[in-house]
Order: sequence, then C-alpha cells, then structure tokens
Amino acid sequence: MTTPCQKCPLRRHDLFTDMSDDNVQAMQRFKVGELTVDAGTPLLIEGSNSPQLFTALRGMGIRYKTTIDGRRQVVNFVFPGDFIGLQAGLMKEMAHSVEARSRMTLCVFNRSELYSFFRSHPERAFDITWLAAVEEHFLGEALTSIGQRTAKQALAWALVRIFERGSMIGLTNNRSMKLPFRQQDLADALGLSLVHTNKTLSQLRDSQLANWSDGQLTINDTEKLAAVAGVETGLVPRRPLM
Amino acid sequence: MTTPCQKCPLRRHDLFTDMSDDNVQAMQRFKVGELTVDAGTPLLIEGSNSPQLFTALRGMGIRYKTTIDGRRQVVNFVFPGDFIGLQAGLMKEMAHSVEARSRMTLCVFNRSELYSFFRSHPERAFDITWLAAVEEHFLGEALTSIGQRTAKQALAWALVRIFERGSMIGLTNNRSMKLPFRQQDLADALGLSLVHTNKTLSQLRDSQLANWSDGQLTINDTEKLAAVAGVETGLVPRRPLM
DNA sequence: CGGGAAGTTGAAGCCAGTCAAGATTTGTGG
DNA sequence: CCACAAATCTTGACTGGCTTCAACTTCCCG
Repeated sequence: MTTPCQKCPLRRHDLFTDMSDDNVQAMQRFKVGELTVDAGTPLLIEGSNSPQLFTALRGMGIRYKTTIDGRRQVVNFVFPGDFIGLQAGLMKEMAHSVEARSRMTLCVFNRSELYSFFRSHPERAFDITWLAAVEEHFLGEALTSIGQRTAKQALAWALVRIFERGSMIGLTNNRSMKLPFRQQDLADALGLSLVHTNKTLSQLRDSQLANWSDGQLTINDTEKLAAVAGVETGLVPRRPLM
Repeated sequence: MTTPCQKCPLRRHDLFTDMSDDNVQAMQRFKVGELTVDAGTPLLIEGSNSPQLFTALRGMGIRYKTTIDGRRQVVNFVFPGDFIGLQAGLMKEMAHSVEARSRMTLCVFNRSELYSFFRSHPERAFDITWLAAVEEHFLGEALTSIGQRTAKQALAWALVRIFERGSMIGLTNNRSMKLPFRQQDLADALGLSLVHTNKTLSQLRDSQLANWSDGQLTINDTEKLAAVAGVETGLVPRRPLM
C-alpha cells in the first residue's frame, strides 16, 4: 500500500517546482516501492554501490563522510523531498553515507533504469541536474560557513537554514519544529567540537535567539538570527521533486 | 579561428570519459565561440544571471563566494576541462563568482540553448548531471578538510588534489606544475589566515613534503604528502568533458 | 626609481579544542 | 514497574592551534 505519486503529499509545498501530469505518471512508473526504516538505520554506505535511489518522503536523516583517523563530517541533513543516491547512480560509488535520524519512509527507484528514464523524459533529466545544482549551491554555502564564520555565526546559519527548509515543507508549527538530530550531528556538520557546540547553543538560548532543546527547535525572530549569522533569509531555492 | 571540438586537446586525457563522434559534433554545434581573458578578469559574478556557459580550455581560475562582512571563501579552483556556469544555466543565478588567475581561454555556449540541447542529446544531459555529481563529490571532500583536518593536513590535502588534477591533464612536468594562485587564495579556500597558511607551507617545505614557491608546485612523494593529509591518492573520479 | 602587490617573519592574544566529571534522558531486562 | 546501563547533554578548567597585528622583504611594472 504505497503512496501513489499522483497523491504525493510533498508536491503541494511551495518549495517544489511544478510537475506536469505526464511527469507525475512517469515518476509513478519509475518508482518501484517504498521503504520504511527506524532511526539509526544506515541507508547508503560511503564507497558502496547501491542498486537503488531514494526520495525521502517522511522523516529526517544525515549525510556524512568519515576520515581515516575516525573523525566525521556531516555533509548535509536530509529532509522530506531530498533525493538520495545520485552519486551512486552516476559515478561508481557513493562519496558519503546516509543514515536515518528518525523513522523514515522513502520512495525507491531502480538505479539501472535511470539512464533510460533520462532518455525518455528529458524534462526530468533537466530537473535532476537542477537538483544537483541546488546541492552544489548548498555545499558552497556550508563551506563558507565552516571556513569563514565563527562558531556562533555558523550555528545561527545552520539553524536558520534548517528552520527555513522545515517551514517550506510544513514541518514547522508556529515558531517551532521537531529536530531529531543530536548536538554531535550539528557539531560534526560545522566542524566544531561537541562541547563548544553545546556552549554556543546555550548562548543562543540565553540571548533569546534560538532554543533547541528536547528535540524541538524554536526561533522567535528568524531575521534577528539571520543577522547574527550574516546571511539573508528567504533564499531557499525552489527545486524539482523527484 | 577557434579550436574545433573534433581537435579538442583536452579530450585525449585519461581524466575525461570517452565521447562519441556524434556527441563531439553536437558540442561543436552547441559551441558559439571562444573567449580569452587575462589573469584577474571576472568571468561570472555571484548573484548575476549570465547568458553564457563556459568550459575552461586553457588556464586556471578560482570560484569564490563573499560574505556580508567581506570575507571570502574560495569554493574550488578551476582547471582546464571544468564546466562553468551550470548554476546560472539552471537556477536563476550564480551562487559564486568565477575569476581567472592566469590567462584563460574558454569555450562559450549559449545558456538559452541548454534545454533544447538536453532534449536532443540525452547522453549529454546525463553527462552534465554527472559533472554536477563530481562537483558535489569534491565539495564534500573540501567540507571534510576544512571541518575536520588541521591546517597542515588541509594544506597537504589541497596540494595533493591540485597536483593529481594537474597531472591528469598534462600540466605536470616531472614532479612539478605551474600554479598561478596566491597564498591568499589557498588560505581562503581552506578557511585559514594568510599568515598561518604561509607558515604551514614553509613547514611542508622544510620537511621536504611539498614546495610551492615562485608559482611552481613541486611534490617529490605524493604518497607521503597524502599520508600527512590522511587521504588516499588515485581517486580523482573520471568525468565527462563538455 | 617609486609604489603596490605578494610573500615572510615575530609576538601576543583568543576562540575553540581537549580533558574530565557530573546530570539527565533513554533504553532494556528482570 | 523498577534497576541498571548506555547514550546524550551540561558544565568547569586548562590548553593550544590559529588569528590578528605589525613590520619588513622581495618582486614586478609603469
């Protein structure tokens, strides 16, 4: 009993660009099933060669790389609507791992059909490239945060982006949203130590800028937080939904 | 008097995946001209909406973003064979600027023809997505370097990757290659201060690991340098050439 | 020959990392 | 439903890698 693409609950959100009925049907044919996993489950492993591609339908996760000396870099957070496994679909293998941080449901596609899908649906090929460009866009911003911003600015940036992303897909409730990540995840995303992340978060809390505790993120004034981060809000690029 | 794609000097390098004669001809038709610029010339500006796409044919450059408070993050270095402007081609605008660091020659394409090009050449659409995935791969590695590695490790990583990339397109001469970048460029790429970058470089020089001076990078033992960086060599992913 | 850009070197200070221990929450088996 | 273990979050103290400041050198180009 899987969700038909025609009734996909994600498509109605503003974040996603419009899709023709024809393309919706094409996605439905491309889709081979749904997968539900518990928090903590690895979906893709760095260096592996998964036969499947996914689109996150519900739940959140993290993308991360590990270094030889055992450190971990969280490359991005996975939200509903994110496409997972493109690298494995094109190059030989994944450059990072993906792990669920909450219970997740994913739409499953066959990697082997990707090329013929491209051929028969050039608009969708265009869209998938667009998605890759959006990801590149984000990674450039992340690089700038880690490289140029202080811990406080970087944290503010991350929380603003997470909250914006959440609000665009209906995950926010008034001024709050649920966040299943650990402080260690955010620390590893920003290249900060867990201790310093913790202390900086409580600083943001004390100054009423952002309150992330008990799995709940609350931001009263996004503009104020964005000003601390030194970024502009409302710039989340619209993207296609696969 | 532009270089015909049929005689493109880049295509013979191992770095690039094979291209069918048919696709070579398609590129020739897609190509509208060549552009030669001096060192220091801006090619694309962050936030702008260029009508043109480029492929670097000769010379090197940098991609960078600037923050509100005037800091700069070098997102990547541009080498011959790199495709420039994909973001502007798909999304509304560029997320970073591109600037020549040496005299450069670029193949020029019309952005407005991109979509119809995708439609008529699905293989090339596939390839361009591949390129985006390669970039994503690289940015993930860069993120890991900046976030998790020490200054010495990060510098070693950068020099190894630059040298590997150079050697795959015939820019190395024995154990050396020309590098037109400034120390400030590398510092901004790794989120380090110029002073510390300078001192760490001379450390690498003293320990015979890498010598970058007078616009020339010399690495005697790549494996040794890679060991310092904590990365593996020979992993430069093959990529399509546009 | 003057001036600016890039590279070099030394000294001082701080932001963030590491170490360590305790508090709180979550999970699990009896 | 409780007891114990493991994971996560907090907090304090100390340390050090890197930044900043500042001055000087070298190189290049008009």
